[in-house]
Amino acid sequence: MSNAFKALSHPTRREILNLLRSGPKSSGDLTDAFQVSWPTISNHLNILKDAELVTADREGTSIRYTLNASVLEEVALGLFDLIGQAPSTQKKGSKPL
Amino acid sequence: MSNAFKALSHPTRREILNLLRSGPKSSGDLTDAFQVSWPTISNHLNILKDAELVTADREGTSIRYTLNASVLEEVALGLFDLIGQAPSTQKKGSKPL
DNA sequence: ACTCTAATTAGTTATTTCACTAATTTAAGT
DNA sequence: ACTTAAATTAGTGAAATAACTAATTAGAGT
Repeated sequence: MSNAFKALSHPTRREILNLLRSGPKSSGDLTDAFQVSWPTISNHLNILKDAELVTADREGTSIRYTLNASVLEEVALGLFDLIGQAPSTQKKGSKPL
Repeated sequence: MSNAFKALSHPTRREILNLLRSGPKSSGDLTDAFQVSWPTISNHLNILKDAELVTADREGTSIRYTLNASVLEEVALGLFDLIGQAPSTQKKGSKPL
């Protein structure tokens, strides 16, 4: 879980998560969206999987990667915790120590 | 702002932010809380400052670092956006591509 | 069993990051 | 002006990260 921050620190991995919002995708599908090689994407997916930000399951000949929203939510809530206030109570002001 | 994720990716820096919740502190104060050297903490503080997660102002002979809650909040909201749902009430953005 | 396609693993290299010690800066107090 | 205290900057080395190419694995269809 603490690994999640590290996993999120790379722009490509954040973009992968963003792309997965529209549904599960294979590493091949995802590779098309970037300029980097297939193995590089595979490596990023492994890091995301280790951080439990995505899940992977075989679907016939390919592997589908699915966004794990609950872990992402945990991380976000952890950040709100860090500033000591509830998420949607106020928006931009954010004063309390 | 995208730098914020990188800044958050190191445990020491997250702990620094956590310590700043109780109020502004100097780099000397913060160094006492860790096993690493003063310059190393100073370096972490610089990274946090670049990411605008903290602000720094001179207070006499020392410099006080203060948590910047609003940027932290932005990052957290960005994560919720990534999973396409608002924290408690429905927020905005976040459509399935 | 053989082959084609999809994807991962292995191994390597360049770059970035993290921590240290030493030296320098900045401001206060005398 | 000089000294002391607080903190940063500079420079260096070790370790981690991110990318590549090449080789390997796994399953589906014939």
